[in-house]
Amino acid sequence: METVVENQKVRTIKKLEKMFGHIDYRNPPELCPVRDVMSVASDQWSILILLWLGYFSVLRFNKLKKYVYGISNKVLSQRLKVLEADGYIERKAYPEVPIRVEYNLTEFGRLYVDKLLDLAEWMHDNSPKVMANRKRYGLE
Amino acid sequence: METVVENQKVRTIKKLEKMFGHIDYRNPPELCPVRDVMSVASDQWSILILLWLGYFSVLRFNKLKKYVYGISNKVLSQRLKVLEADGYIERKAYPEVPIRVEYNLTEFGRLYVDKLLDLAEWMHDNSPKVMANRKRYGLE
DNA sequence: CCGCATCCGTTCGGATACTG
DNA sequence: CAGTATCCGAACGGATGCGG
Repeated sequence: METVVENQKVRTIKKLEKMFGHIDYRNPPELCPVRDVMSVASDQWSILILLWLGYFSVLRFNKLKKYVYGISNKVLSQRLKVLEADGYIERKAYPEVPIRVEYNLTEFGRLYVDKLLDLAEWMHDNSPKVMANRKRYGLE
Repeated sequence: METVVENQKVRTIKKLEKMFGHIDYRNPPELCPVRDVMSVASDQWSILILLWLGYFSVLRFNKLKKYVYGISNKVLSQRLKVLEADGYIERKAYPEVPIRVEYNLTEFGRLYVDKLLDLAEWMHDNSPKVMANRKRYGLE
């Protein structure tokens, strides 16, 4: 049992070394692409957008706005643009009247959602624990 | 090969259903703990703090400030406080002169870093692709 | 229907100076 | 050393109205 935990630790360190070996901490953030990429991909709203697209495959602007509860026009369209630029989603506009626009994940986006989902699932399962921690901390 | 992709999709949908089954999208964000927990745990600075703590096990305030390049006093101490409250890290103060304070991951935090690392590793591996997407998008 | 433009309050976060 | 306090500019984000 102890060795399982130890092995886990070693694997963790290995991965971190792989990453940190490529990330000189003295580099300014502009020179560290991972930070940049991560800041888009781990944005709160973006995560919700991607998850809902993962669920429905195809969604139109106003449907997205409905599901990603609380998002504003401005933020939604801005995030969609960035997510499209980074290659996670695809935008298709049909020149009808009124115009119809559909969004869906790219293959790359689907891969990312898959990763993201592991994390989201973990958070979902553990959010009660975190809320409890928070409460206890507040009382001390 | 097709079936592998299909199976993948099915598993993704299953997970999303599990989550979305518990998250009524009409709920305001205040009533959705996952969003709240996620916003702390997926914060840019918090992620960097947690990863470095995963690597070094124990770090003092100023060491953290050095490794989490570019972070300010204010933001660092604020994030540390929140991460402690949520149960990811532990703070130990030794009443020496000058005072010494050490931070380390809790067991819970280590579990989270493990999840986080999968995501970070993926981003690290794929950041060149994202940067390329971005560039191409800019040219169109 | 999709989304941009504008306005404007709020929050975030960096820099600096200071204390136990 | 490990923060806190303060100031201030910058960025974020919500609401609304308009245009294609």
